[in-house]
Amino acid sequence: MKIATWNINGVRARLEGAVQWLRDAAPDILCFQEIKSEDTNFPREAFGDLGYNIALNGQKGFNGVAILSKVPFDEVSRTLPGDDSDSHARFIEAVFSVRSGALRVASLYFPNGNPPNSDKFPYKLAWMERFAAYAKARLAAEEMVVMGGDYNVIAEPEDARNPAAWVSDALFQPETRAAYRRLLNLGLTDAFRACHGEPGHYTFWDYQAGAWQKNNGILIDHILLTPLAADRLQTASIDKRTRGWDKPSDHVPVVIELDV
DNA sequence: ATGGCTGCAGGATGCAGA
Repeated sequence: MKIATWNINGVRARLEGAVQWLRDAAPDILCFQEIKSEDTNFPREAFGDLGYNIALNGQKGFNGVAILSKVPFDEVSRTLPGDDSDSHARFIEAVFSVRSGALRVASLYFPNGNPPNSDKFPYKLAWMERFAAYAKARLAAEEMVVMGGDYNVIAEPEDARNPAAWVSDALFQPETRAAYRRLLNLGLTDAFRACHGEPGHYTFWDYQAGAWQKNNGILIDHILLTPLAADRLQTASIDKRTRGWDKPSDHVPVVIELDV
């Protein structure tokens, strides 16, 4: 089974490219982030025509996550526990029936947190801690879980072409990196890093200053796996092609194959 | 570079992104 995550940066503005990529890559399940659409504005037909079921947690103007799946949804939840006052649409998860049992897939849009001296930064760290609590519960339940998303963390210096340029950025603060390490240390596996240890792999290139042309990228989109999922990991890859297309998202898809 | 693009809401420009 092929599972992908992609921060699409506005699903309506990227519809043509998104459909083209889905036709070509044909994932069984896709996690979208930053759809920047309310549920009523989401272009359901274009994806339904490709055979996808759609589960949405949309929001007006910004944020918004979705799961597209060729497999029917057994359950869908849109709430990350821990803060009833959080109005941002950053979380959706679904449960699927697969040959080997129940598979849970979450689509995650972690807060950016910039600038670090604003209240956006503690919100980012708090969201990461809420997510760690969620992950801990799923691990304790020994579930097979795929956590795909834009984690908005530069975990290591080799995850940036030019790490010095990010030292003042929320994505590369010591507190941010520590929170991400705590998450991994709960017992999650970064699927891409499990398959590719070397530096120079990125998932985001800024629109500004020719970042793509200079390969001035960062690796911030990840698929994390619980042990039951990691045991079934076959391949992981980053599909850089989309960044060179017309009107691209600034993020590219990350894709894994699971033998489930 | 002093954020140098981009999407969105709304109907000009500000917010958000990373």
